[in-house]
Amino acid sequence: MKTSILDSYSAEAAAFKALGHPTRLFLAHQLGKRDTCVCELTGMVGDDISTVSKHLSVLRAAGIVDSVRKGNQIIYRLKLRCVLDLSVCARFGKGK
Amino acid sequence: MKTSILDSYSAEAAAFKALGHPTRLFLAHQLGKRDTCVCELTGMVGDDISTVSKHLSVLRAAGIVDSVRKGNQIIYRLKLRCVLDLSVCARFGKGK
DNA sequence: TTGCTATTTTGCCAAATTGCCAAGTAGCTG
DNA sequence: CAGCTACTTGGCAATTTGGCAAAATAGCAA
Repeated sequence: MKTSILDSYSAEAAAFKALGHPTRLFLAHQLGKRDTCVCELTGMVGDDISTVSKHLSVLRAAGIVDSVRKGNQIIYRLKLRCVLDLSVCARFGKGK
Repeated sequence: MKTSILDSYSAEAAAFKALGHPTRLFLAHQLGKRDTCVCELTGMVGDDISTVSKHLSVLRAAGIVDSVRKGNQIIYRLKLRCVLDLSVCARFGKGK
């Protein structure tokens, strides 16, 4: 692939890629409702906590969420709020 | 992962996943400007034509583009136009 | 300190993705 | 028909991803 394309689209593609997994998309939506600790998210998702933690770190690396420590738990927060709007297109846009 | 999450978010995640590659994101943007044949897209991307064709088929499977035959070439077209709007969020939203 | 809870990191392995090449398919032209 | 162009598909190796379990890290409380 040409370097110029890589340069122009990599960062943006990384954000889409991070949302391109059902669990991570769910996590983003859930965090859109309220800030939540990993333990609670783990309960909702049903995967091993290490797996959920890894998904969250992918979302954080993409700049979609961030986190703060509160006592002995880490509270995640949806940083890129417009992700919630994107879904409308991706979900209902098919066929249009 | 819980089946309910899989059911609710898989289709939408698949669309994001399809856009989660620099080349495919570029292709979607390019097709947003005008309908284009594979040969021309190949020239822009710089990958083997088979690679570009495969990327396009991923986009088509996700419902993002479609195609029509015109003589001996295949013209691709951006079907899910709102993809162009998504990018604004993904590109400029970082840090907000 | 020890123990407990919450989270991340590491190791491991199966599965998926990426990209090239070669082969196959489809339409045009002579 | 043969030969050409345009595109897709199959196969392969290299790389990445996804998920679990175990080990490591961090903070709280006794």
